[in-house]
Amino acid sequence: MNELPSRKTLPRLDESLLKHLPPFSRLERREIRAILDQATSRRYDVGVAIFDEGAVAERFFMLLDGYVRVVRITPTGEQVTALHIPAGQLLGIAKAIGKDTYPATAMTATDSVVLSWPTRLWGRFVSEYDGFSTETYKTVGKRLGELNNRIVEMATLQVEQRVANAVLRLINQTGRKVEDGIEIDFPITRQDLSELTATTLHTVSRLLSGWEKQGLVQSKRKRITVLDPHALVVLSQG
Amino acid sequence: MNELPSRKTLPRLDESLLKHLPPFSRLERREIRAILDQATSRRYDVGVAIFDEGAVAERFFMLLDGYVRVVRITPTGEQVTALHIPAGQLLGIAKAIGKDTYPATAMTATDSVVLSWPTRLWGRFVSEYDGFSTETYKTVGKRLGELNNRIVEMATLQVEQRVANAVLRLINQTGRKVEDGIEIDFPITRQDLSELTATTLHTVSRLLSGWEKQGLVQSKRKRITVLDPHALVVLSQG
DNA sequence: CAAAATCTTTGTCCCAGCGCAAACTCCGGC
DNA sequence: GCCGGAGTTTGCGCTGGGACAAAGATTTTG
Repeated sequence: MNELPSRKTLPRLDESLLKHLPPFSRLERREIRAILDQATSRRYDVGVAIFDEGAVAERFFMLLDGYVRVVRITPTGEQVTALHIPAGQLLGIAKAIGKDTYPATAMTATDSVVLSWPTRLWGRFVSEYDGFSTETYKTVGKRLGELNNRIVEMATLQVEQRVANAVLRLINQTGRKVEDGIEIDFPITRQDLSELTATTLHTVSRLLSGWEKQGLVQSKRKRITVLDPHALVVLSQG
Repeated sequence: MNELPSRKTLPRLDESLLKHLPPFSRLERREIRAILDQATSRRYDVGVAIFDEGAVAERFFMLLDGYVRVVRITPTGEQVTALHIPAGQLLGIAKAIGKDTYPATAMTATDSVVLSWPTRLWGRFVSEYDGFSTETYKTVGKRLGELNNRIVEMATLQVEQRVANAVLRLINQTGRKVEDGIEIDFPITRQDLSELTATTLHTVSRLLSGWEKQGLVQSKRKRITVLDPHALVVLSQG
């Protein structure tokens, strides 16, 4: 993950922050300037909630750096992770789907930097900024597709395959090349993985141990490095 | 389900068909007339595909009567049902989420009647018709929410609870009061239910038999009647 | 640097529910 | 009214992986 100035207010926001991000990429410098001037920037430590399921959606967000887990909490207190959102995507866009409250909780999976705007600006963004709404709906579509895939996965695959898939997805989205393989770019516990794959941390632990013995992965506390992605792909296919 | 003229062309489409459906409800008679004049109406027998996953999205649809299952087929040929869509909703709206192909297959769960328009009209509908896009995105949001719920459900509930939930959802969406309870308003097999709940038809059969012995439901071939919804709710809570 | 908290590993037990197999029932068609 | 196919029921054996338990390892805190 990139190094970022922590805690203290960021220096005046630079246009280049947004220029290359799809929802804004068609805009002119002047427009981006206006958007930035209305934004609030904030840094969150790992493991805190950016917003909570059910809360009134007072703001919408752009994740500038870090990763966010979208989780839902069941009546019995279990957490289920629905999605991982990488930097560069909008989140908390309840308005885009006609809701006034957030449909899930967003927790930082790493220290993260986020811009946000009051929801009342949503309508203006949609109507005034070329490409904003199109790109937004592409994001929504992508997430729909991912949820759909996870349902199919959970319905048809065994735990080992699901975990393999989850790890592969994570290294695709967030992988970083390291000396001897590809490492998941943020700290992730067995528990986290189990919440992503609908199993228990014990089972995940056993699987990772097994894979490590076979030389497919290497893992320390909160870190997973994939040494042999291809073998994992094979595993994930059943 | 209503009786409908089969196969042959329907009589001239009446404005009242659309007037009360959310995406069109804010429109004036004249606008609805124009929309109808551009629509193709078609009746589908039960069990056929309206469109297939991956196909180029040449048209989008409004389900006027019947029920549609949104299914995905895995590499190994298993079917997983992601959603049930009741009459009155749009479907095949790939354009709304920035896609050019359909993200899943839509199969009729009953004989159904569907209007459709060429995708190239999508842009015009969105820009010209007041409320159309808002309502459409609400639909998308609703589906996102449902998928989300199903993930949570599959991640945390036992099979019996999932099946109970599925049955309850179906009677909520599509239930019809009959003499001694509420019946699911379309033919549904054990197999269908198992595809909705990620289990096997055998397990579903056993569960239904059990429930029937306890007097909670009554079922014949392709028909399920819930006699004691409350008891099912209790079951579904674990 | 000791103590506490967090994360991980591993062992043992056990059962929900799947796979397989076979029989039964209902329905539509000829 | 009989036949064939689709849908359903039920029995039985097996196993993936969850539950519970406990100990180790690593990091954080005071």
